Amino acid sequence: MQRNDLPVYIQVRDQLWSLIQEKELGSQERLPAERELAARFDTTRVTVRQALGQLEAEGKIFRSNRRGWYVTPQRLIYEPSRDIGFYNTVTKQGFTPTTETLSKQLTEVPVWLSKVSGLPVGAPIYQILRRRSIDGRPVVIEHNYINPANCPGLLARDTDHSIWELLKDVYDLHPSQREIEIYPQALTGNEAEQLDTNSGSAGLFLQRLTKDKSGDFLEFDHEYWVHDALTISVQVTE
Amino acid sequence: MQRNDLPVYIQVRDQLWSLIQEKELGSQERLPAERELAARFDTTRVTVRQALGQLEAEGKIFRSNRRGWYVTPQRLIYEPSRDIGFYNTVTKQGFTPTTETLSKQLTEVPVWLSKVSGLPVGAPIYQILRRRSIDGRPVVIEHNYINPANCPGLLARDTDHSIWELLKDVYDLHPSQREIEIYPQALTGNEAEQLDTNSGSAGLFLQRLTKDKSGDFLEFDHEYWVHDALTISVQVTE
DNA sequence: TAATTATGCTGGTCTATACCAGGGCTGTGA
DNA sequence: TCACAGCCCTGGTATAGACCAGCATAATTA
Repeated sequence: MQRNDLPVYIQVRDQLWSLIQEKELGSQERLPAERELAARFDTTRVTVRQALGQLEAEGKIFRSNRRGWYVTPQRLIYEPSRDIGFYNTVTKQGFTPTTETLSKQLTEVPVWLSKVSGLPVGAPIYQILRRRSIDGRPVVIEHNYINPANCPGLLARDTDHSIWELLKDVYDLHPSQREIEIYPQALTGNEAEQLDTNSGSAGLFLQRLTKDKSGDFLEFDHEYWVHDALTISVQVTE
Repeated sequence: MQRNDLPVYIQVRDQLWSLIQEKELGSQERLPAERELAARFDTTRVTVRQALGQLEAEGKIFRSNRRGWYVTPQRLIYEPSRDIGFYNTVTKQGFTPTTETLSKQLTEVPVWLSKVSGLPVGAPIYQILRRRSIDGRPVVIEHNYINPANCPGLLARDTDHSIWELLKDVYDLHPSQREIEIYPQALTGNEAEQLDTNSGSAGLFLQRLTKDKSGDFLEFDHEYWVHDALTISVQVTE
């Protein structure tokens, strides 16, 4: 390649994107193999991978570990101000949610959690680790920390669905205040692996502290999202 | 290298990070050159760059185009619910903001803007393009669209500082409703160039529609942030 | 003295190749 | 029929080089 003044990988990126649109590859459809693309664009796999990396960073394609590259589906819209839970959010936007509980246990409040929750260090706490998917694609790893005092026996119940429905319907708990922090951060180690992507993939980190009307701690969670799955929408009126 | 079972670039990543912490490299300090690191870790520049890319994705280091790699400063906290403008936000958190106006012009409302603002297509609109920095590091490219009907002569004024102070103090305009959308997206083309980074760098896209008490359009903007400069903080009470 | 030019350094792009590791299919044998 | 072994294909990691482009500074020139 190398015709005009643009770098090859930028040209390949753009042609690749045209290719995807011409072929009308839809959500979650697979791209040709890297070696095939390298041949087609008469360049190296290294350069093709650089082009693929660009489209990945732009959120147009994503990879599934050692299986191939796929077209990214539409983003889910998340409104922190009307938090209705993963299941409802996904369903209302016409997608199909699934949840897998990777682990759940009764453990002790570590120092950092004590600071944000106000619970004493060493107090019992439920810890639930779940992977949630949209239309079969894993999009977020959730670490939930819940006060067992409010919901004894929670772990014995089915945590493959909405925990908030459980807390509301079974334990009569009602979230009232939330403090949410969001920032972009790479997925690494376990989270990357569990999301079927590789270390260093762009991600979005979200943490949420939930309290009830009287300001008592209800729940805390850490969420690691793939970067291309979410749009955050905030409405503010002064 | 290649001692234990971890990939070399992961090992290099971790050692590099240790190196940074041992040497106590502070905010915005420069790392050794890639070639030197390759020699030090007895590997290739390609692999070193992969390790650097990991730390970059994690928001620990950033690059300044063809100048080198630097340690990332602390994130700025942005609270959409108490939007006090770039200058005030940065100053209150102990950093030093700077703003450069890259271009400003009177133009016509394009179709997409008409849709979100309610202004008729082709109506006059001020368009201001600015680059804003924290402690000398460019962190965001802002595209502002402002209705000239509300603030005639705005472009003749100094736009290197807070526009909202101008609108408030000079034109007596008061924002009341905001609709904000935020999602991770790569920086490409102009934005990447103007932020002194390269195409495909992770970024955070933010768009904001501002209206007054009566729901009339005041301002619209697109912001392209470098991914490691911002934490979004939302407080919600039901 | 001030503007200009040369130079050496930096990261940015690219080739060509090799081998590894895991996913998934297929054929075989219990 | 079904579990499993083997194989092929995928992307993932890594080497060793080469040259390009832009930045900073030192040397040079007007």
